[in-house]
Amino acid sequence: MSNTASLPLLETDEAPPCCPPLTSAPLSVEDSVRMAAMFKALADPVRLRLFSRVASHEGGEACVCDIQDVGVSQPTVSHHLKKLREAGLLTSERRGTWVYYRVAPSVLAGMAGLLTAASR
Amino acid sequence: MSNTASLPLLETDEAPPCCPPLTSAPLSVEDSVRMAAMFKALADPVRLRLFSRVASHEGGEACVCDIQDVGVSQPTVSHHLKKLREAGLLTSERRGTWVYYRVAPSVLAGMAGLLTAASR
DNA sequence: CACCTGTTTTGATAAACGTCAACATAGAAG
DNA sequence: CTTCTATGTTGACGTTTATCAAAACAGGTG
Repeated sequence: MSNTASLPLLETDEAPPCCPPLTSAPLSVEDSVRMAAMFKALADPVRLRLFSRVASHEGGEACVCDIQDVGVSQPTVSHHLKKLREAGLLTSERRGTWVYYRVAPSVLAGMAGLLTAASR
Repeated sequence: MSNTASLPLLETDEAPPCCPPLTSAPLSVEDSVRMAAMFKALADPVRLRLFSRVASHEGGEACVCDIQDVGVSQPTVSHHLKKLREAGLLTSERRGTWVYYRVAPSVLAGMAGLLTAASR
């Protein structure tokens, strides 16, 4: 209910098969909004490092306690992880005391695909 | 002079050979700042559509007059094109009355590479 | 030169964002 | 139940951003 109803944020772990290539045709307004939201999730140094920490961690998953030394406070880390989750780039799972994050694979492939198609 | 001196924005048409892969190892602070700046350039729906218009245009280049109907005022279009230029994603060239924009290929390949490496 | 069209810059404003301190919640352990 | 650790949420604050109107700049044409 805190949503402004104009941003199609991904609520849970869902990762839609995104998106059309970049150079082939002008992007539609709808697709541009979805793609921009994904790029925006990676458009912050702290989030990029958090994502990299998770992605490069053993087994493709990491506990928050393993990656929270990125130079900002713990609430800020939690805030950024939430954003990455909402963008569909990470998924989270609580196991006992700790919460583990892992990379949502399909979305990254989609982003890479449209950028690869763009660099001919 | 309005710069806070903490953001290494690319001033002109220069496009540095960017960046290390994402999953292989935790990203350094320096690299995360550079990469975040590039993602940020694509983190806006209007900029994404402008970029797509240029990239998908015949010959890989487009006049501003060809792509300025994206739903915002013309000064705003110019502002976004400037941001894409500063991020090294587009280059501009004046030919007579019109200014033509084209895609800087190397940077996109780099971004695609680190995302592709991340989606194993 | 004056005038017109295309593009960029400037100044202002409202919204979004990153950050932290404080508080809240979840689960384990005593 | 109480306490401790791990994580998420709330509220506030300063900064950045997207946007427009207006002015400035560039180049062509009369």
